[in-house]
Amino acid sequence: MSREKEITIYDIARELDLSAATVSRGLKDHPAINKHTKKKISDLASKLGYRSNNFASNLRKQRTNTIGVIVHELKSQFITSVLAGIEKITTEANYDIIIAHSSETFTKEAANALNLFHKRVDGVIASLAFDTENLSHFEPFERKGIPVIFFDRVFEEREGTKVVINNMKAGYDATKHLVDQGCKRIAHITANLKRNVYAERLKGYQLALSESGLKFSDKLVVVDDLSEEASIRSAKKIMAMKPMPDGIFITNDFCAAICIQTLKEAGIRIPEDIAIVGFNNDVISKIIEPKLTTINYPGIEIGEIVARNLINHLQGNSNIKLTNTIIIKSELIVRESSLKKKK
Amino acid sequence: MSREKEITIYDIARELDLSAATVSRGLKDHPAINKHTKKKISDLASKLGYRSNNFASNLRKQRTNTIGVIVHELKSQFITSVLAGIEKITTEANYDIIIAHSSETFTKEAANALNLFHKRVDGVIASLAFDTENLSHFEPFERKGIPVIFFDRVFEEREGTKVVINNMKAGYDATKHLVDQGCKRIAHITANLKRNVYAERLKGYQLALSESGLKFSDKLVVVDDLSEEASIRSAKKIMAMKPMPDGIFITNDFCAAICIQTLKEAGIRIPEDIAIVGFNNDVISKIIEPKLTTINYPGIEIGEIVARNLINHLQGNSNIKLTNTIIIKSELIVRESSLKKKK
DNA sequence: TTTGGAATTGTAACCGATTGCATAATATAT
DNA sequence: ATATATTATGCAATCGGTTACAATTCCAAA
Repeated sequence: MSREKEITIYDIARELDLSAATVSRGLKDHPAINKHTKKKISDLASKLGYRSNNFASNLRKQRTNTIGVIVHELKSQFITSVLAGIEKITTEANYDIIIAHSSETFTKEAANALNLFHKRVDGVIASLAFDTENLSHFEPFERKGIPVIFFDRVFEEREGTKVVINNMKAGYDATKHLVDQGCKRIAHITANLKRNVYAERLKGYQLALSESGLKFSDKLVVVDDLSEEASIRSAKKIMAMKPMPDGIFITNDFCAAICIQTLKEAGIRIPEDIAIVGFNNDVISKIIEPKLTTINYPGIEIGEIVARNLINHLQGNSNIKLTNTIIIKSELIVRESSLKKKK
Repeated sequence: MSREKEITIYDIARELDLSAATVSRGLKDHPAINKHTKKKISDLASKLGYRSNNFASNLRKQRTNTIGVIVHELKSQFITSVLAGIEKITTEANYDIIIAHSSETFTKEAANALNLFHKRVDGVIASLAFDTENLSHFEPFERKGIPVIFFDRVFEEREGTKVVINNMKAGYDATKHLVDQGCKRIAHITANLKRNVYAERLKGYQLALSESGLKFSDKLVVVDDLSEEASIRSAKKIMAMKPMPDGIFITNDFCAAICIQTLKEAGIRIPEDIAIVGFNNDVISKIIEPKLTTINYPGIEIGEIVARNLINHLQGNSNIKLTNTIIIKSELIVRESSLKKKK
């Protein structure tokens, strides 16, 4: 309980018979300060255990060097990869990040946005929740000129910078691959179609079907959330279909893994009876048996690109307002879960 | 670029012909302020889009209402569960958290600690990196009377509050279970033995062996990190042992999953040839085939307990210094990967 | 009408770093 | 020796909210 007194630049100034201004500049390596003086200042600072007071500094400078990150979920390998990418870039540039997650609900997302707004972050990076239907909770940022970049879950039609993959193409590739493997009746397990990523993947799925002369049917599309329970439900729905599909494009690897498990427990063979393609290239896709064919969604790169763009904008090296959409490459990774035709 | 002017309590005060002090108190729901006045203040505040300036407030109050969290890795289901638990409690208590991860290196851990120190967090929650051998980087907190609580990876012998499970007992239970299944030659795959968790689990393993009349041998203990590559290496080492073990206690589920996969690819049957027990009860343990017997390590509860203790201390409701170690219950979950004797 | 006390509101000094604008000190050129 | 740069430092206001203490208002009891 006997706390040390907090050292300020005034303490250092007094002891060295300098002004606080000089100490402040000295600590910041300001060019106007004599090298010798600087040395004395920083020596004494570390001797006394000085630590700069960010609050005073931020208050005066009116910026925080902090970026807010809003994600829909933490328990996702994709998201933690993105965060790792963001963190790498931001720490290099000496920015801090505040991570907030919405647990896939709009209400929490809005609360998080408000919180970050009150924290006065210099910029925001966000991926939307399942049920977010408008961006009104980001308006305060807009009004103050605080940049917001979206990734993954975005509103494609809206103004603003976004970093995404071509989800339609990815959906197309996944489905086309199943067609190429000889599947004639391809189901699709996905999530809330209000979210661009799922809507776009569905479009790609439809396109691949129609291009291949297979007809699309609502009945083959299963929409649920992507939890463990939902995945089991979805797998059961697939099994209940008559006739049963011979291929499934599932919009998430974890969900695909649970489905595979559920189907196998029911005696269905993967890929012989049903071929499966997942999405994300999570670690799990290499552990499930058979190994999962999937779409590689490069989280780290996305995180790095998002963060780099935001920071360049904040530092005035570029203007985000001029960039609308950045599209990252994604590609199909073929593994055993979809290989009906052995090579 | 046309930023709105920032509203302050002075703007509100001027417009209502009050003093800034009254506005400040009004916004804080201070009992001395007239109800009617409060209403006027908060109405105008929201009309003008006022947001309180935390920096000014923190600067004056000399506290931040922020807790720093240092973890060794984000890509771990256990850690994200702990974070979820921490977040639940801290948000309820109106504290913010800053999450920093060390990627298992001491250097980054020390840098993170310093950073949090400069951020003036009110308290710290930490789990140590693989190679951390002393706690000198936490001394600045101690000198300032800032509480630090450790969980999972701790120094057991040292003073200070820690929240852990009984790793020795868990190691004992895991190993004893293998013995009970008839294993006679039980290997152990683990990580850096400088870390308490691994050292304790090893002790439990040794105890179970000696109690059962099996002799312990260095040769049966494989130490590596817990990455995918390391896990494959470890599995290969197991296969190279002559004679091959008939049971393995692996200190991490992800590692166990990779090992199972590697062993199976080499034609080894689990559990018939080798029975396996993992650790953590990650999602992966239910997806790998065969499903993994493991030790349940309840992340959310740990996070909640750690956070609750810290906050109680910060709010003066209890004194952390009086508590040394809190032990959380953990238990064996039996699944197929270890069942040599079908019941 | 006076008065003690409760209920409200105000005054002003903080908290600590930053920075535009002097000023002082030193070096260089004429 | 004097004028002109150049270099180094100081002054003082500023950022916006908080809070100890003082001041005022209001009301009921005497």
